[in-house]
Amino acid sequence: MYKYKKTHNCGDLRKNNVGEKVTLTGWVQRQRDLGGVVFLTLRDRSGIVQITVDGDKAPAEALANAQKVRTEFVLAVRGTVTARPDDMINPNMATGEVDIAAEEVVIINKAKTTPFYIIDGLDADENLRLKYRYLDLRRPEMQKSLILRHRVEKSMRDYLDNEGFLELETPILMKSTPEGARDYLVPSRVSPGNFFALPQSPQQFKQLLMVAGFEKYFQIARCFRDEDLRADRQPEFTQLDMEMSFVDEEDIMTLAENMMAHIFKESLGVEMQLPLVRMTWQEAMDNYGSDKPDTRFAMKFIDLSEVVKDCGFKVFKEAVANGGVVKAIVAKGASKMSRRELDDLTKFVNTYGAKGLAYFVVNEEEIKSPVKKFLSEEELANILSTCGAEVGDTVFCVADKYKVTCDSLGHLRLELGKRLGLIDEDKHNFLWVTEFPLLEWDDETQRYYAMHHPFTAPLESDIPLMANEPGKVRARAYDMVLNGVEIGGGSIRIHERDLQEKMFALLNMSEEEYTEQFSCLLGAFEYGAPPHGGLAFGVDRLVMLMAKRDSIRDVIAFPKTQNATDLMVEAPSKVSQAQLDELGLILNVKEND
RNA sequence: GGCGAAGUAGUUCAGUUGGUUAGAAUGCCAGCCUGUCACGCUGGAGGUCGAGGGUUCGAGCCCCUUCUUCGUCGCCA
Repeated sequence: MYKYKKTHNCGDLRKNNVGEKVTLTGWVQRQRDLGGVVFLTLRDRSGIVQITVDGDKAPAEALANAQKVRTEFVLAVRGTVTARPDDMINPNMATGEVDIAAEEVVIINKAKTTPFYIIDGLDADENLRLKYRYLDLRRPEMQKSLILRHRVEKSMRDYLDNEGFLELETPILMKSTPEGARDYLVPSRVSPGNFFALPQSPQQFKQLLMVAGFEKYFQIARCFRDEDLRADRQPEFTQLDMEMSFVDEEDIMTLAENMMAHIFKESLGVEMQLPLVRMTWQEAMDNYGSDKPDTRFAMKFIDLSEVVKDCGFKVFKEAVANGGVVKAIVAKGASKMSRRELDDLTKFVNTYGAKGLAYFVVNEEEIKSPVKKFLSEEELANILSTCGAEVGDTVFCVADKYKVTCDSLGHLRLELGKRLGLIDEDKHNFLWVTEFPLLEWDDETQRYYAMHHPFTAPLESDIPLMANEPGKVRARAYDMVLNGVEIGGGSIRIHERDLQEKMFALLNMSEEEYTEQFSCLLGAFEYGAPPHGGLAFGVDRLVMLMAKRDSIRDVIAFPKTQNATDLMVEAPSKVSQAQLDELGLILNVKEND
């Protein structure tokens, strides 16, 4: 056994350990040398405890070593747990009631001065944090986040195992499919000129596992998408991927919400209210302008289209006449906003495609609005009463195509919620969004795209619409939303070849194209595919929300930068000419000189 | 690809209208100190102002280019 095997965790020591002989190992948080006595705080992943090396009581060697100690040195300490006198208890430390009276201090390894402090609440440059990620991860809050991640994943496994699910692995090297996100490609040495793709999700494989008869599958799967990054998007991310046979939406949603309740109970001690609230996609868009509404605050949309369709303000009138909508939100008590803030909000909605933002500031003495002059007294009064606006409120309106109005006003709603402090950060508001449209029209390419993915089954009752009004077909798809973040989504899948081919045809794919890309799945459907469906949860996002962090980078041990690089190991990197030759690759890269 | 923010000591930052030798805090190093807990006291070292170019008698500051990080739009079935 290692000769300095620890007997206790630093952070676990309490008053009831007093008198015990302990061996501790860890990193020095701080050293305070008072001359004849040295205080050290020693940290391991459990927490921090104070070591006292008293010149009168400890051996001379222990004191001498303690005086040599610097921040982040690795130590082994042998000593006795002692109680602190009442007036020396440190209430800011979990271990603040005890002290370790050291008899032996061993410097196991030295450390250079770290490029940033190993403390919580660090505001260091991300460059540095990522380059020295192994030091960043020493910080207690980072350790806490990754420990939480472990607990979440363990409770997922425990729950699903108990429900009869099998954890099965699927390939990381698979076939590229141009539909959807950009693939990460891996050249094949054995088949020069051919490429594997890294999976965007194990979607087809899990469906094939259902055809194979496994009935209940899950996997905590790494997925890859070569798209631009965000605070909540990394090129490689982790999904809890699940699939079940002989089920409908109810079975899956019930299982998923029970599992989520189990995870929250086990990992955070939080009790969830079940069943979760459900909302159709249409309701979510109409009321919140988002398919992942944050319901921690209200500020629902008010549709003014009917009220303003004949009004004097041309922008409103024409938006409705052109098939668009006019929608409003009421920001309670926002009338104190400065002109500058209001201008900022106008710019804010511009980024989402809205051409303008009309607002009505309701003061005691008058209504302030840049569009007031276009409206009659009656029209103005009508708008405000429809909105239920009161003195002190500001009404914001967007008039545009349905999608633009929803998108811009939906984001404005969130922004106002933040600025006005309407969001209770301690709430966990879950809900299901159901009945998503099956297809989404793209103006640019003049074709439909699958909103979820092309294997999603349409609602039985809507199948007749596929021929003439495909845009109106609703899908048997559902997303789980937590505090305005999509944490999971899934669907009942198509399990019949005919329907799947019809779907591919709607996506503008020729028989040749879909056979080339999906012949395996289509073939499998001819050998007795069971009805099946499932869903996938974004583990990174879920843990991020549970840990109350703003970026998934904070719950991923070794994340990538916005340019999809790893600053610590310096990846990606150039490869040798020999490697390229072996793969039959010739580079054609514009160098910056 | 677009828009925005940041880059000055190991770290976090300040730096006025372009003007002497670029500052503070903290950390680091040395010495002193027996009850600290962000220990204290004394002293010291520490700078490619992200990089390159330009304007100017003179640039941390103005202009151009570029690199890096972050946020965001597009993108992410």
